[in-house]
Amino acid sequence: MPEVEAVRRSLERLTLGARVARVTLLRAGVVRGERTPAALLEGATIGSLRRRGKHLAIVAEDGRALEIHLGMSGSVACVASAAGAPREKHTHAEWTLRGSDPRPTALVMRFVDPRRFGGLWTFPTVQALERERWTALGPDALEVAPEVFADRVRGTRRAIKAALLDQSIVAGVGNIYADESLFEARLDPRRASSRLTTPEAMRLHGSMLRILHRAVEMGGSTLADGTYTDAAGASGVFQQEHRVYGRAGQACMVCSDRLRRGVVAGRTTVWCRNCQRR
DNA sequence: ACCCGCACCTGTAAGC
DNA sequence: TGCTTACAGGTGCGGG
Repeated sequence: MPEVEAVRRSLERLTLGARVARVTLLRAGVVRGERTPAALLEGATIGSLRRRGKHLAIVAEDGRALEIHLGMSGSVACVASAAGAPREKHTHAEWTLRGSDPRPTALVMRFVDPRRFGGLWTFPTVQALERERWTALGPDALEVAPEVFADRVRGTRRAIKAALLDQSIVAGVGNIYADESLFEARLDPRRASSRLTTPEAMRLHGSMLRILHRAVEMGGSTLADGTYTDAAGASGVFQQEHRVYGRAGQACMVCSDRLRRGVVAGRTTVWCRNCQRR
């Protein structure tokens, strides 16, 4: 989610108030819902950029909405003009934007997604987007009140890591941030979520918030493959502060124990057996 | 009703 | 070099 927020902010800077002159759909399969140029915002003026959890939406001044989901490998890239940079491989859609006053130049925005786990969803109105797609999401991880978080997380008997990753419980926590939050809160990722005590649930909420806020501030995590950047091409730097993710076998930064790697909730999980007790 | 496990894709790196 | 395998930021569905 910090990566999605970085994309949201960069798009806000680059595209707010711009007019969509033309849409080119290169791979129709990435769009769910109407695939017409109009549904993909052709002719619209970009009015706001919204986010809920990991879901990003471009909302036009006339109310049309386009949701972009990045999945594992998706990205949004803006370049000064189509002539400026050739389309990179796996570019599935392209919007030619005509800027307004402060940024009058033409801009090209592209949706790129090699693995195609992400996609585009079109809606005639913001209400339709919220009703048909965002109601399935829990409250945003940055906004959920501590007591609400505690209640929702304790509503399942699955492992606490599974609860954190479940977007219908709380929206926005992915694999990196689940591991980092659980480490900071000193909780074993396999613990039954329903059995967290109130202080433990509060602690986890605090850790999740601190980790996510810090990661947002740092533009998210750009991993070793360098794939993720925001819409302006800037990398995140939060990976410098990962304390467990990607560090299996290395020493715990708190107690020096060897960090353990396993599979929890179907995902690679790294934790410290000494610091994160059952 | 709830939860697990796997399928969906492509790219990359490691192992042989 | 080149083939094979494992694994990667996330969902979404079938079936137990």
